[in-house]
Amino acid sequence: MRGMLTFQILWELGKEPLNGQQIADRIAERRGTKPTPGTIYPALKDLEERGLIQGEKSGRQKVYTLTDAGKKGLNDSAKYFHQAFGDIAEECRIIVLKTGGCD
Amino acid sequence: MRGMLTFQILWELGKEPLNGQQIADRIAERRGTKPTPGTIYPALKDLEERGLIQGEKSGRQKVYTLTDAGKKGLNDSAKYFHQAFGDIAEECRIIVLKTGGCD
DNA sequence: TATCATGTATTGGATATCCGATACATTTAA
DNA sequence: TTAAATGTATCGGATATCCAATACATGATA
Repeated sequence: MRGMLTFQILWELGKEPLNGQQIADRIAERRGTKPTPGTIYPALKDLEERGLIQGEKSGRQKVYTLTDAGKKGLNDSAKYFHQAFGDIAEECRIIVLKTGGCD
Repeated sequence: MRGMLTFQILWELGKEPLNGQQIADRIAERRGTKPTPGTIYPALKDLEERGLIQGEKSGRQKVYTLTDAGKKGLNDSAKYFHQAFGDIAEECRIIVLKTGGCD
């Protein structure tokens, strides 16, 4: 689904400033697989060009933060996520609690 | 993100048997935009070939249901969804309740 | 019966996501 | 000082997702 990678990047940056690999690590913690540089950096570049995030070079690192536009975008995305998946998430939580089947 | 369309199709079919357009309508209710036939039918075909769903022709309709393998797949996917997005969903819910910003 | 509506199915093209490989830069450790 | 580690960045190719257009089939309505 389009927009999920973007949403996840914004989400993690909504928590704290991070560099590219830290973002990838965070996503890996959730998904079980780590996005490769070929995935992360073009996406970060795109978000930067769209003005949603900004990167500050610091030695070999580039630490990214949300811009104000990025915060707004994240907020809107959060609402969309809730609308689209809120009930699914709740039911998945229950499924996990029950460690049971799905019927 | 890969797998979301598949997951959403399985999710809706986990509720009840549906035809292609009904599935698309359900997804539209969540996302605000309805997947086109070019999106839905190849995906359904793929799921059928993978043995996760089966379609029963009935006049001009083809009603799809989950196979046992499909139910297992959905169950696994639900657990994955919870792992990857459970806390995000909870926080998005709170954001919507507060109708506030994200900081 | 003809027309319209609804549903399935495919195709071509676009695009977001993704990987692996490669290159470069900076920092850290030996 | 050299080697290793870490981080950024790009590229080419693959693939899931997606759209619009087209075609066909069936059912409902006029």
